[in-house]
Parts: sequence; C-alpha cells; structure tokens
Amino acid sequence: MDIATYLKEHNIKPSYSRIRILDYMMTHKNHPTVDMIYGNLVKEMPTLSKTTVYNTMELFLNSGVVKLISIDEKEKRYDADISTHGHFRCDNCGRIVDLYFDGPLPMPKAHEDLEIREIQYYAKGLCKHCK
Amino acid sequence: MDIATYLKEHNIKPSYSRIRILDYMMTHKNHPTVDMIYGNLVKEMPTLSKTTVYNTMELFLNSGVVKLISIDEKEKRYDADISTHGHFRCDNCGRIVDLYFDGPLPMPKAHEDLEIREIQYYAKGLCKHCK
DNA sequence: TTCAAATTTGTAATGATTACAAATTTATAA
DNA sequence: TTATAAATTTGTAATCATTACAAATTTGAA
Repeated sequence: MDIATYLKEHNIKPSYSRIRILDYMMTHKNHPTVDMIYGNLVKEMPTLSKTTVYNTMELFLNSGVVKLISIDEKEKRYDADISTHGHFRCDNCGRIVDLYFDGPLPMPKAHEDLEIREIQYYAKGLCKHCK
Repeated sequence: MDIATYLKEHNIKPSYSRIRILDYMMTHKNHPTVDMIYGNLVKEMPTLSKTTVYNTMELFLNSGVVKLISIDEKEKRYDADISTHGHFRCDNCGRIVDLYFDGPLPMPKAHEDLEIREIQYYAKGLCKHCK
C-alpha cells in the first residue's frame, strides 16, 4: 500500500519528512535508531533536522505506526512492523532480528489483577556470523 | 544464606558497601534504580557515593549476582532474583512486579543460527490499583 | 608497621533525549 | 491571488542518567 495513504489511515498528515522516514523504516526493516534514520536520510534531505526525526518517531509511536524496541539500553530503536513478535540482538555485532513463535506470544501465569496492554520479548546472544 | 558468603561464592570481596547494597535489594525486592538504592542507603551511610552504587551494580552484573531490567527506557533497574522470570511495569504508578510462567520461559521458533544466552520478557499496562 | 592493591569518592565529561522558540511551510478563507 | 492562521520543521540550549577518571581512603599481606 501507498505510504501516504497508510499515514492518513493513522490520522497523520503525510508530510514529505514523514513519508521519507516511514519509507526508510519499511524498506530497511533494520529496527533503526534515530541516528541511523537521520544519517541515512540527511544525505538526500540536507535540511533535515534530527529533532524532526525525534518528533516524528514520537508521533508515529503515539499513533501506533511504529513500536518502540528497548532491547538496547543505550539508544531507543523503532520497528515499523507492528505485528506481535519478539526481537533478538547480537551482543557482538548489535544486529537485531525478528523472533516468531508458534501461535500467539506466550502469556504469563494468570494475573487477573493486571491489565496487560503490551508485551516485549527480547533475546540476546550471538548471531550466526558472530558465534 | 549469609550475604557475605553469597558474595564470596561469586568471587566478590564482601565489602561493607557491597553487603549493604545487596542486602537492600534482597530485602526490598523492588527492582530498584541506582537512585533508589543510593537514596535509601545514604541515610545510614552518609559517606556513600552514587558512583559506588554504579560501580557495584556493574560488578554485580558481571558476576551474575544481579540481572539488568530494561523495562524502563529512562533508568536502568536491577533484580537480585536471578531466576528466569518476566516483569510487568504499571504505566501509571511505575511499580514493577514479577511474572511467572507455567514451565520454562517460552522459546521462539527454532533459530538454529542464533545462540540465545539471555531472555527478557516485559509486559506493560495497568496494575490492580491503577486500572 | 609498611607498602601495595583494592575500594570508594567527587568531579567532570559524555551522549541520547527533550524543551522551546523561531523559522518555514502548508492549508484555509475572503 | 492574498492574507492569515495552523501545522510542521529547525537549531540551540537544557536535562539527566551514566561513565571516565584521578585522588583519597581503606584493606590486607609481608
């Protein structure tokens, strides 16, 4: 589907910056940091500001267009794939890959006193290339 | 078991600060931040430095005495319960509670190309008091 | 007791993120 | 089109948890 249409469906005005940022995320699927997005796009958008990327990620987050990945304690990462899945980060090269489960994401023992709205599943270790 | 003995078993010299810090964590079981530990202990240890708490947590982490909890994007939290379990954080009051599963922590679909060393399971939402 | 090693401490630096106001762009109405 | 308001973008400064680092203190062995 068209990126501008997708943004409009989430009640976001599809400005040029927003389209390019979401396009970057959907094309690369690399769970990028703000720095990665900015560093890549500024080559073709010389007036782009890092603050705009921060603002846009916050907007995307609140609109449900992206999900936050806190697998790295240093920098926030974002995922435009909002389907329920987990993530693995290689302790050596830092690359992040998706993790899927047989069936829905596993739920903890019944906690009828908790209203769970979001689940994050992170695994860490060594990837194929680094082990 | 005695805290000093426990530290020695992990090849850590049981200095007074280290004993008090680990004692705080085991007594409170509140998944504290460095600030929480410091703020509580400094009342009875006026010369305690926040840097010491940071140093000690790093030491504990590398020695396997505590585990890092990255459920909060702002501050690191630590858990002296090193058994495999998940965590839930209330979006409203910030309290963190333990999550357990029927059986071992669920594993993702076979990724024979990944060497998984650690798994973190985080859930967020509203706790009993806040929902 | 003496000296070296380990631990603790305080201050300064780092770096990702946020605050904020000015500048620019876009949309709306006359 | 033109004027005006609203939304977006931008740059700079502030924030704040964490780290770096060297000096001070404590500990332990000879």
